[in-house]
Amino acid sequence: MIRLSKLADYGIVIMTHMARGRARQHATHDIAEATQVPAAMASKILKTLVRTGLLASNRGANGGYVMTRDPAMITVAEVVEALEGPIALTSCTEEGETDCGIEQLCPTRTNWQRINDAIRTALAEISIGEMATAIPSAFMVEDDNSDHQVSRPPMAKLA
Amino acid sequence: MIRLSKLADYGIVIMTHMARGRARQHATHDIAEATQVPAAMASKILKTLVRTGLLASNRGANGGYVMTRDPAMITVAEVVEALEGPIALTSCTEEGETDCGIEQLCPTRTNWQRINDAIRTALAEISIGEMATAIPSAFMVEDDNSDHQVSRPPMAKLA
DNA sequence: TTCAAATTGGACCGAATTGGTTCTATTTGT
DNA sequence: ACAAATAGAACCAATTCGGTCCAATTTGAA
Repeated sequence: MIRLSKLADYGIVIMTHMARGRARQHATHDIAEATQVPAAMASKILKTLVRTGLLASNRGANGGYVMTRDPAMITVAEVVEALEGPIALTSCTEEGETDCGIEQLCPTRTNWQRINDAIRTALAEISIGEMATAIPSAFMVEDDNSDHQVSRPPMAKLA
Repeated sequence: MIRLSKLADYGIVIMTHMARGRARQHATHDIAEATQVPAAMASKILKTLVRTGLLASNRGANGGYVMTRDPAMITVAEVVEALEGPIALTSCTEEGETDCGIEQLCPTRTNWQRINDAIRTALAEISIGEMATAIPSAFMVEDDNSDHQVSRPPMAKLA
């Protein structure tokens, strides 16, 4: 059912939390507590987020993690890709998989590209900054079209 | 890495093939052969596509499967949902999961909705009909912005 | 200088999901 | 009556995933 791995899921939650927090620097422990993400898990995620450059770390006592960029400049797509690798919906678009055997009927290939692009774009259009803006009170900050938080679409289960 | 299950992957390939084929009715065997999808697998997929109403079946000798709708009227999203259930990126949006524990910091919830919507929309904007139109010769049919098949974006592996 | 608080990196494991097969029943044309 | 199809379900191996744990390193402070 096309779902994000928990890793990416948590990742976004964590980044969102860090973006919202007034404190610049956050220690793993605090983040875990605040987000309810299991500490070990949070740690793992934070580490890889550092590796991919979305976070910076200060080691040693009083250490912690800091965002390297303005949350508004970090897209959800980036976080997802940082944690689960490139967003590619189908195996046929994966690197090195040139020999899918069905080359002839594979105009589809290019269309798959379209699908991938579409999704990536969708994910790239939402920033962590936006995610961090509190919604219940409904203050959309730097957002233009304001229908999304109202519509809770049926989400069509099957047909 | 956010990927479609092989089920949905194959599903789209199969639907695309059926849309392209001049023959109205297709038998499992032929479909499997043409698409390179393992026969048993194809069979399984076809069955569920019938159950969800995207295909109709004729049983018995000379039987086979038929699309119930104009391919242009069937979206990729439908096929995906038919095969892997509702498109919901994160567990927190799944039905009945109201007790995510972190209700307070969960303005995020509504933002997840946005993400889900974005993706679903992306997938809903591409029809099987479009998928079926041959691309290599680059005849974009009912499409407006024509940069997607040209741009093979870096697909940013990690950072 | 020594200790404690942090991050780092990796190995590791159980469980769930996935991709795929197989078998039996049923339907239908010839 | 037989063969060609679909229907439906159970079943299995293997990968992936969510999660934990541990040893190493860095750094501030007593």
